[in-house]
Amino acid sequence: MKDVASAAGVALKTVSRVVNGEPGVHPATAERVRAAIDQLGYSRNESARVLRRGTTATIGLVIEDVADPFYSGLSRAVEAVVIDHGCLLLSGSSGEEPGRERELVETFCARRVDGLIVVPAGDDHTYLRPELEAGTPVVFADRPPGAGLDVDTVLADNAGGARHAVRHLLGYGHRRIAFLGDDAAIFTASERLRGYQEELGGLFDERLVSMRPPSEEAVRGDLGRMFALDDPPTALFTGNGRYTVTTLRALAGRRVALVGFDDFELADLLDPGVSVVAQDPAWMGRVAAELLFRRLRGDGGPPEHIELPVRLMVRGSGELPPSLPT
Amino acid sequence: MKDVASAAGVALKTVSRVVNGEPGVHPATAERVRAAIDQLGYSRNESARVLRRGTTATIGLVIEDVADPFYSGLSRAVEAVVIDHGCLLLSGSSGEEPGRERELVETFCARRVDGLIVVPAGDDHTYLRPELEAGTPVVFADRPPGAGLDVDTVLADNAGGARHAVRHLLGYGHRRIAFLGDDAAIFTASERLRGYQEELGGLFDERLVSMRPPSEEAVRGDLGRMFALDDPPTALFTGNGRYTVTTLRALAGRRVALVGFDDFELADLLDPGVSVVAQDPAWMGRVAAELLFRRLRGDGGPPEHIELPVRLMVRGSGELPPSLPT
DNA sequence: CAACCTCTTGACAACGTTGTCTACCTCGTC
DNA sequence: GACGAGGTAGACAACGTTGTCAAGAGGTTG
Repeated sequence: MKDVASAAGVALKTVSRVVNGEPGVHPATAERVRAAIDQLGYSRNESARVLRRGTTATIGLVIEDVADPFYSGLSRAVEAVVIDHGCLLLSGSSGEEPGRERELVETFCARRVDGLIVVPAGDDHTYLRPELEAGTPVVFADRPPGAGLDVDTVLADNAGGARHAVRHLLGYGHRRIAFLGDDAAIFTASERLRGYQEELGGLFDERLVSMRPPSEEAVRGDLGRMFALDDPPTALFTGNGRYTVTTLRALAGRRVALVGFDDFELADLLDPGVSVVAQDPAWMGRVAAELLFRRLRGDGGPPEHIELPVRLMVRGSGELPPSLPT
Repeated sequence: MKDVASAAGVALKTVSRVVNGEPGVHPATAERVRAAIDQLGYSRNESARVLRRGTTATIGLVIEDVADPFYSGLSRAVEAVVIDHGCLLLSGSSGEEPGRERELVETFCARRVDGLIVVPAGDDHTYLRPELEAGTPVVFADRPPGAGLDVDTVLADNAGGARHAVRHLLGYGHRRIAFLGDDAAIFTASERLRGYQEELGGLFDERLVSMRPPSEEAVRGDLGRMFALDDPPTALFTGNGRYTVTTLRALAGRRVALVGFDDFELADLLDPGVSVVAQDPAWMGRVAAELLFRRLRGDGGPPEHIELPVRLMVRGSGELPPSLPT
């Protein structure tokens, strides 16, 4: 900028004015400055600007894994809103590790992001308190913060969706419905289990519940044990997208009624089509990002807790009758 | 930091030394400083640090769309390498628009990223020349830069993969093999077309080629036209993952031999399993990121042009015999 | 012609760090 | 006791912007 100024024969401040489109610069002078800028290939140093102005026009996003379609969909939607507001997005994947989540959040804060959207991996977020008190808005998405922290949250209707799925299967005559899902320490998994259990009521049987990380062998083993029972399950409810796919693979073509939580590409092309309770990750991302920008514009209302509805997609697998598997 | 210094009763510089773990601070003093830091909840302002040091520890990544599994896989791998090097990742999706690609790159440069990984959308990258001359390393991934620019590039063996796919289908007796792919303006699409055409040789028939954005109606229409020919195709080669899925949907269960470019989840669970030429997006991301960091460490060798091999995954759809579709 | 106003421009400080240089203290050595 | 070495600490400038304030030129008004 200094070089531009001397090249154009003006003061630093005048260049600054031209770069920022501030009024009060003579058109001819502005033109001279622009010519110098072009000639020198100058581009403003944003770090200095940030230092001076105190706002970074950067949003931090912590998700679990960009490579998971649910989070990449959410990510894309957040990115779109962020760009619309003239900001940039710093993002990172926690890989479901609370330690990494915290590291990412702290690194983002050290870089003075204007706001944060977090899909938490851990359940202790007291470390966020200083940031919150410093006025950095934070929105939790997909999962709520740990105890003791009341901040903006955007969730899906996990329990309701699970209830809906179970009700659907019950409606087709199933009485033995198994649940296969992630570790109960994960909020969404335990919420879906809760919905499942509530809707089943007296039909609930803990031998039909498997909750663990979704490895194919583990799922195959648990399914084997369940099908070996005297009264085996006639239907399955899988607790998330990865689980649904893993389960389908473990079933190896065996036709069992199944409803999954989370939609996924090609669910309609399988035989039978896979019925699912679908969330809309892009919607969630958009809502979270817009809420964040509302806060950045100064909306100081009480923390909001938004719950997005989910939708049952009927495709065939959830409408199979309760015939006993071989 | 000033506050910390006065709270601990030391000079600014001493706090700086403690924060950065520099030697030459008495343990007792360091302890006092750390106590003050904890008490005040101080965290270093990275913008000021960047301004002073000139290096941002930030890498920019421009891809086409995070929500596309190919790019989200690549993204995840890049992120892992970047984090391993103690840096952060700024990322953005160009949405296949050259204008947005350029905007993103320029915004990243204004923020003084230490390096860039770009999946280009356009074919004119002369706007990058100032950055390159300023010493910012740039690695192109998946697609090469436009004419006149020779920089590090990591590509897949697009033409070779296409040849392999066509050879495979020819081996099963097919003589009428159609190509459905993206617009030829996209490098990967035209390379795959080239491989297809080379391998087909005299069997090439331009009536069996459809290149356009992958909308289901368009694909359905083109397929309809091809199947209505006197000598319709008995096999299809689809030019990328999205295309494969769209084509499968448009086929609506009709059994036609098919090999796709790009692997995708559930390809093995469809009936028949979908044979594909698989790239490894994570590998590509890792290679590109590692090359970038090698440059950042000062490797000043000539630009590298890396071509990653691809692999044919045999799953059933590519091994169907050339029976005439109904 | 004085007083005032507007338009354009520039000088300067400040943002929060870190690199450089210097100063002080203590210890060991001659 | 003088001297140098090594360990510890601080003063100060600089990074590249932008906000504040002031100053000069030129025009208008009474």
